[in-house]
Amino acid sequence: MPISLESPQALKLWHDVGLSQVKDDEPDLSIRQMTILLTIYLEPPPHTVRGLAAKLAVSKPVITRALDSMGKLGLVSRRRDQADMRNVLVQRTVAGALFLERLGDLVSDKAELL
Amino acid sequence: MPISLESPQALKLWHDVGLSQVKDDEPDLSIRQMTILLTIYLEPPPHTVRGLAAKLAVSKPVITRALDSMGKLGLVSRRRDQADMRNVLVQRTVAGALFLERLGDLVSDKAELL
DNA sequence: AGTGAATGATACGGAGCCGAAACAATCTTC
DNA sequence: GAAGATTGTTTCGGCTCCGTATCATTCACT
Repeated sequence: MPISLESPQALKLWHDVGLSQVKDDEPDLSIRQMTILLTIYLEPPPHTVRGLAAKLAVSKPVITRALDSMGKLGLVSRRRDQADMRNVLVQRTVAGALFLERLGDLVSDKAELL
Repeated sequence: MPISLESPQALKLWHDVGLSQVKDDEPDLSIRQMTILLTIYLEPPPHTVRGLAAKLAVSKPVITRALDSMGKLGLVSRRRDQADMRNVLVQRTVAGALFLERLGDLVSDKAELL
């Protein structure tokens, strides 16, 4: 179902959500980190470092470091693939799911207030 | 007019827009920078450093530095207030308006594809 | 004119992220 | 089993941003 969101409304939505993010003193994820996190939670597994790097068109170290920092925040975890020990499988966590749930609600609420 | 945007759709929208941003190799603005820029273009002038700092609940140096970096990108410019030479008036630019116009269109397009 | 308030910019040390290259571990192929 | 390919990590130097404190300029008020 397509959503009708005119360009000026989209900008106001972006502003309102950004303002909420900035005012919270939670640690802001970078756009790259956020996009990686959303990819992990929205697209079907398995997710590997290489696969994420290809999907976002960034280098592998970018993924590794993003997983490091988001792992420290508990938003994501890693596991070695038992079938091929070279691969790392990125796993979802409860904290990550809650984090994104709150983000979704925030955006949804701000959209309602437009 | 309120927009009905359910939470899961909001997350997909965030993902799709983020993905476009990451894949462009234009310089990504931070969330703070983006929010400052949107505030300047969406809310009525005049905009001062102090006013922006208060509105976003951040320190003044954050604003000064964001204006420095966005000024280098041509997205914003500064002018001394002739009525009170202590104040700096933040001004919009053509490049900044085009930048946000493209952002609005991007979000609007992605919303349509939901 | 002189003192204190207000505004914005700067200095400083520290955190985080980046790109490119080199690295370690594992698999594949012969 | 040895050589090469694949995967993810680490290292290196560099750049940006941050928070706090300090500074320079301008204004307001007596």
